[in-house]
Amino acid sequence: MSTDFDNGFTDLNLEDIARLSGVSRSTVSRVVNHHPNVSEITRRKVLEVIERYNFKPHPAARALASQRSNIIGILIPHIVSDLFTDPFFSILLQGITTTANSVNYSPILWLTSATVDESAFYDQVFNDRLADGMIVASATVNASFIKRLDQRGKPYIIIGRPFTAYENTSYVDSENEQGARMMVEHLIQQGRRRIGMITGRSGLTSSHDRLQGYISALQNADIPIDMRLITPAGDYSDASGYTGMKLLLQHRVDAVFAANDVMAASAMRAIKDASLSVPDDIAIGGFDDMGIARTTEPPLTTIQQPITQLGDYAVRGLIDLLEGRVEPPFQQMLPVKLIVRQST
Amino acid sequence: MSTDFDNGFTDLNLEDIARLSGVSRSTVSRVVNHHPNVSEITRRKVLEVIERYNFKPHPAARALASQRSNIIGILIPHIVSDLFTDPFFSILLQGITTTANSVNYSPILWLTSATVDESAFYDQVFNDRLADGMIVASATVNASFIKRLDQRGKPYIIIGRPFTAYENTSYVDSENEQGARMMVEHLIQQGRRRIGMITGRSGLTSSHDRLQGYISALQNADIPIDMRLITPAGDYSDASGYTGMKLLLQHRVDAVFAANDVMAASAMRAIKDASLSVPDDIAIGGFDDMGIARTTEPPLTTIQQPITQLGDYAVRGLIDLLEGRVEPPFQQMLPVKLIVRQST
DNA sequence: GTAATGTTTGGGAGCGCTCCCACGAATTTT
DNA sequence: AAAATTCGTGGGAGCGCTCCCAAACATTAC
Repeated sequence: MSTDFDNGFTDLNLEDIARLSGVSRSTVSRVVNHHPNVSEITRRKVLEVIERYNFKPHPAARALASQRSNIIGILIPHIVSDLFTDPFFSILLQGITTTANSVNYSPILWLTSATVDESAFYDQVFNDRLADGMIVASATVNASFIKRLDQRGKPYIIIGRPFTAYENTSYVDSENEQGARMMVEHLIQQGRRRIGMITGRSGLTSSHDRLQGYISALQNADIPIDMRLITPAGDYSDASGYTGMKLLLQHRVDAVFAANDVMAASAMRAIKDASLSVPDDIAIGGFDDMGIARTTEPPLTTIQQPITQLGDYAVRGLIDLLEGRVEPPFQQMLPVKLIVRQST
Repeated sequence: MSTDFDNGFTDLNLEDIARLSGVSRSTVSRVVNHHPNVSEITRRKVLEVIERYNFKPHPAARALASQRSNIIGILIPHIVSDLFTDPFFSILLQGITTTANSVNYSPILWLTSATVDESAFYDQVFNDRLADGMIVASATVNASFIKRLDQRGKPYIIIGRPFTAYENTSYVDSENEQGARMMVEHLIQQGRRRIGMITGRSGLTSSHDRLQGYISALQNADIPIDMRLITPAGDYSDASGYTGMKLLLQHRVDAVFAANDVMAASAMRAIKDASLSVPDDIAIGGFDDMGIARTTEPPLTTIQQPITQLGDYAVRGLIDLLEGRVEPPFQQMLPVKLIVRQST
C-alpha cells in the first residue's frame, strides 16, 4: 500500500520505490542497506528515486524482519536529587545521544523517579523487547542487578566500573585512581605535606578509586598515611564537604583533596569561615571539573573527566558487542586530565 | 517460530500462547489489548498462560501491524552550555519519562550538540518514522520550525509557549507572567518602591512574560515604570546578573526582581561586593526555585515552576492528541507558586 | 569451444502482530 | 415457535521490511 500524500508527506514503501525505479524490492533493499552486489548503474538509478521521494524505510518493519531495532536503552537508576544537582548525567546523556544518532541508533530512556514503584519499573526495563542492548549509567549496580542484566541475554555496558563481578561485565569508566594520584602528586610537588582527603560516597567505585589514588600518591612520596586526615563521612554532597573540612581544620592540614568539585567548593567556604586563605594557608584540589570549578574564588584546581567520551565509548562499545565485532566483556578506562587553576 | 529458552529467556509469540491456552491467535490478541468481547473464562485461561511464560508482545510487530509505535520523540534543541548549567532539562526529562513509562510509551531522545551538523540533525528528526508524536522542549522555536513540525503531519507539543503562530500550536507552559506579578506584588507589599528588574534572554517568551508581569504589577500599584531600572542585557546567565546588578546599583534600587535564580544569586554577590546587605538595603527575588535558591546567603525568595508537571502534561496532552481524544491545539498554562525565603 | 565461477537480479517465505470478516452459539425479540 | 440480534471465536490478509535461494547473465579458466 502507499497513499502518495499522506498529510502532505510522501510515504512510500520499498515496493513503490522498486516499481518507480524499475527494479525489484530486493534490489532496493540492497541499495538501502549498502549491500555490495548491486551494479553501479542500478544503484544510482534507485538512489535517485529514493532521494526524489525522500524515502526512509519503515523502522518497525525493518525491526520485525531483521530482529534488530537499532534502539538502545539508556537506564539511569538514580535518585532524583542527584539529577538535580549534578550535570554529570545531562552531559553523559548528550554524549550518548549524539553518538547514537550519528551511527543511526535511537536512544530510549528509562529513568527512575521517586514517585514510581521500583520493582515494577525494573520489570518493565528488564522485560523490554524493543532495545537491542542497553547502557546502564550508574556506578551503584550490585551483583543481583548484573545477574538480571545477564539473564536478559542482550548486550549491555555499564558506565562506571561496578564492584561486583566486574571481571566479566562490560563497562567504561574514567581513570579515577590515576586522576586522584595526579592531583595529590601535584599537591606534593607544590610543597604540601599534610594533605587531607574528603572522600566520596561510600559504596561507589569512584570513591574507592579516588581514595586509592590519594593513598598511593602519598606512599610513592614516602609520606605516612594519617587516618585522621581522611574524612570518614564524605558523600559528594555540599554539606559533607563543609563538615569534612571543619574536621580537617583541627589537624592543621596544608592541603586537601576533595573527591569532587562540589565538596571542594564547600570546603573552601569552611576555610574562609575559619579566616584562613586558599591557597596560602591551605591548597584545595577537586575532581570532575564541573562548572562550579570555574566560579569558586579562587578558581579550583581539579581533574577533568571525559564525560562526553564516556557516553561515546559506551555507545560504540555496545554496538560492537551488538554486531559481534567484539566479545564481552568490553572494558575501557578513559584518561583524565589535571587542570591547574589558582586553588593550589 | 519460537525457541523456548533463548538465552535462558522465554521468548514466545502470540501463536504460541494461543496454542498453549487452546484458543486462537486472535483471542490472545484481544486479551492482550483488553478488548471487551472475550468471555471471562477464556480471558483468565489466556492470562494465566501469558503470566506463566511472562509473555510480552513484540513491539516491532505490533507497531508494524497497528501503525503505532507507542514511542514519543523528545527533542531538546538546546545549546550545550544550557544543559550544563541548568537542571531544568534534567528535571523535565525525568517528568516526561516517568509519565511516558507509566502509560506504556517509550521516549526516544534527540539532543542537538555543538559537534553535530544542525541541518542533518533536523533532517533526521523531521524524517523520523518511528515516533508517533513529539515533544519539543524549547522556547526558541520559530515560525519555520513550527512549519516543519506541522508538515510532518504527526502530533506534537511544545514546552514553552512560542512567540510565532502560537494560536494554532499546542504547548504547555508555566504562568510566567503571573509568577512575575506575584513576586513584584510581594516586594511592593514589603514596602519596596524602587524595584529594578534584571531581564532574561531576549527572544524567549519566558523573558517576555516575566517582564510583562513586572510591569503590570507596578502599574496595578500605580508605581511609574522607570526604564533605567530595567536592565537591557540580561540573558539568564550568571555574568549578566552580576553586571545587571552593578548597573542597577547606580540607581538606588531598594529591591530587584531577577528573571531567574542564577541571576538573582549573582546579583546578590554584586550587592555584597558593594558592601550592601540583602534584604536590609536591597531585597532580591528570583524565579525558578532551583537548588541554588536554597544555598544563597540569605536563601532566595523565588517563584517555583512545576517543571515535572510540565513534562507530565506534555506527555498526557500528546497522547490525547495521538488517540484523537482532543483536537489540536492543546494549550495549557500551569500555575506557579511564590516561595518566600529570607532575601525579601 | 565448453565448463566452471562470479555477479546481479527477482521472487517467495516469513518476522509477529492487528484488524476485518464470517460463522456458530447464546440470547433476545417478535 | 421462528426470526433477529448480540456475543465469542477463528482464520485470512496484510503491515513493510530482510534474507535465502534460484535464475539469468557476465566473466574467467581450461
